[in-house]
Amino acid sequence: MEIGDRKKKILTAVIDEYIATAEPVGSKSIVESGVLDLSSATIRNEMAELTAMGFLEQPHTSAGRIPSPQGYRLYVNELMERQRLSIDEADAINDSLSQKMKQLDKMMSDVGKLASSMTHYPAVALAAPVASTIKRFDLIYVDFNTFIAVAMLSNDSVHNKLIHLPFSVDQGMIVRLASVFNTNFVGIQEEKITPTLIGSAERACGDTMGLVSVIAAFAIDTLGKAKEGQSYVTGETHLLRLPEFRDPDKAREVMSYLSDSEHLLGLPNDGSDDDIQVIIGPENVAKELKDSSVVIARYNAGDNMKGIIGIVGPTRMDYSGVAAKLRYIAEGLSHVLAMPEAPRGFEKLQIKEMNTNGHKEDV
Amino acid sequence: MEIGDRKKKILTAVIDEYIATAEPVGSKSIVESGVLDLSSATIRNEMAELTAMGFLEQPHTSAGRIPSPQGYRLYVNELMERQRLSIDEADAINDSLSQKMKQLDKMMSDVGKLASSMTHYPAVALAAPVASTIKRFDLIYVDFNTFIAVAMLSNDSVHNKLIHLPFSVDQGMIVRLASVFNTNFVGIQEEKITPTLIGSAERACGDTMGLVSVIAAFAIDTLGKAKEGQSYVTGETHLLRLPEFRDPDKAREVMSYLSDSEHLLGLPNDGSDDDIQVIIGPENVAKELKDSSVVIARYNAGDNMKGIIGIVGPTRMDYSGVAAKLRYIAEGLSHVLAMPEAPRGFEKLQIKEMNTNGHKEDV
DNA sequence: AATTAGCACTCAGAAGGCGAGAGTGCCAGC
DNA sequence: GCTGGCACTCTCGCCTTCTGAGTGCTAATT
Repeated sequence: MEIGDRKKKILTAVIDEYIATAEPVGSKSIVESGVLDLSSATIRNEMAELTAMGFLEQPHTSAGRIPSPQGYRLYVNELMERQRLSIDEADAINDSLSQKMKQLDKMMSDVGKLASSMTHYPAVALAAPVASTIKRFDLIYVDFNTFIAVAMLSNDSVHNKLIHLPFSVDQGMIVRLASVFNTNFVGIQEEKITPTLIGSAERACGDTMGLVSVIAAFAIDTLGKAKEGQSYVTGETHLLRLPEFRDPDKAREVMSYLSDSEHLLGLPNDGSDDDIQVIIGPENVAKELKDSSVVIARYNAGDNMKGIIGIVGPTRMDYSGVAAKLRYIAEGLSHVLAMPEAPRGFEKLQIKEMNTNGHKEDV
Repeated sequence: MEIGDRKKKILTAVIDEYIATAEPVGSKSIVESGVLDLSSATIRNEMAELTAMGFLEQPHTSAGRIPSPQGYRLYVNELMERQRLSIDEADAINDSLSQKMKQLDKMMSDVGKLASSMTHYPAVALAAPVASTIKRFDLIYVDFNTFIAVAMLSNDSVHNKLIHLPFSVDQGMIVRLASVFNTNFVGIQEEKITPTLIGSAERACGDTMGLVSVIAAFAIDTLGKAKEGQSYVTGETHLLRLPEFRDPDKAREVMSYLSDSEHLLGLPNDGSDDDIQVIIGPENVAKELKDSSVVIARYNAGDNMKGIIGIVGPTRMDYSGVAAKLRYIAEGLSHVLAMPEAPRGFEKLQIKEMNTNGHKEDV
């Protein structure tokens, strides 16, 4: 079924209007918007056809039209303009991004906050799970019965744990342990750390007191943590401002769904990598989001990490504005995080920061 | 103004009923509840007096009574029974607590989840800010231009950072740096790390490339992070289930307030240490919580850390049940976290965990 | 053939009126 | 001092009515 040029214009006008007002749009307001120089009767005829074709819906006979999911889909795919950000908006994002991006988790929630406050919709920040291995092990002797275990993972993140023992160990043992771990536990997957492996490591360094077990537990824990994706949700309260979520039960349904990270981590790991992805209403797999839309942007968070930032809102969403903002944020992030020359990125920032504090530094 | 025994019974009955139903309580339902063998007329007279005294309120002339904040206050202070948890509830809490309490931040959000799911109200988990100093420094040489900085704080938490340089350093320099930091930067407060100190440290180890600055920045960052309190909010959506938050604007007001951690960290740092604290409606400093109540429990999260766990709900809250649950959780936590013999606690758990996984271990 | 003006029709939502019911306050009697 | 009784008040739910926005269709116009 072909859809003519004029119909497209009308559809666009209806959607723009509906996004702005949340009220069904009548033929008259289209005329008044002035995009087409036609009488309301003609518009009515066209709208009737658009309804028949499934792009518009009618809440009841004597009301205006609202866009159907299919209508939104067409809008998102073809009709909507690629919005540019205002200078203020771009500045706001740049400011936030250039600020200290301390640690990954902190950063993720900050990015979520940024996205949510820019769009006025709830934002979801996800870190895609990554299967890592341990790259190197270090044990720092602190005390006769205390040491620090440090593990650096294949994605160059570093984790540590203070280990406190109910008995004493000598420094030699610590060194031996470290070397055994560096030979036996480096480069293997979490599942490969088996009791058998632990047993042989124990024999290798003469450990009879379970030290190997303790450190292995740390390793498993660390790897497990790296593997499980993380998610942050911010700005849920924006939902309550929207007329479509005036009903607390509806709001609660969506908000509960969002606050359970289990759900979120499952969903959106496929999809084209570089551009914005829009999921409209019933296109969502989760029934809780059947009346909501999701806009997703992806970015590379350096070293094997993929980040996802998503916005959740009603199907009547300012797709074009949200997409523009997300795109800008995601691009900015990829840029900041994965600088080509110094892939670990973070330190570069740090040094810069010190620079502005007035200490000398040549980078 | 003295308040008689009978009045107290009536007040208690009104509050209990109101907590259960959220509807104004009439004299008849008090009679039917059977706590007093009096006619409704007598109850009516008493209720009129309670109203005059300010313990009850009347939404309108021909409605029943609802408790005033003052009424709740009396109820919480004197009247309500110390509820015991059911075995199931206690078990549920015990189970959750005995599970892996990985890291502090993870733990905090877990505790919040626990409290929220037990009480069906939103929960706030706070870690009181602690001023720390650095206890020891270690630098691990990784690569010609990469090393890991490890700092152990006075509260025995360990932090690390991978530092990647745009130039190369030799291992001797790393060792020198570590020793300088261990002499000059240990035991001092964040504010004391001044450009002057950094300058002298640079001279002490012959650093002309800003290495000291980079590491000092890490130190400042770490100390800063330890100093800033953390907060997690969970289960906000429970609010939407309550009749007093059917109005999305009310719900949004409270939820927005909660989701801004700035607010939370300010409030509840005083107060008696060991028992439950209840803040009723207008007793709240924050105007956003004027119609809500907060129940707070404190616990010791080991090593200088104080934890706070709070529940936010309508003034019509199941104070007794919530208090009982929070008390149990807080006591359990203090217990688990601050074991007298091995104050660092976590490892003990870890070892146990390994044990149950079938590895030998004598603790 | 496409567009438009005109008109009858539909239907949600606001406004108003009514009755039921829950609860009160007070009084007179026990 | 307590209680039964009674008149009074006020909210809430229900029904009806009314209004107006918007439609679909037809006949006239370009």
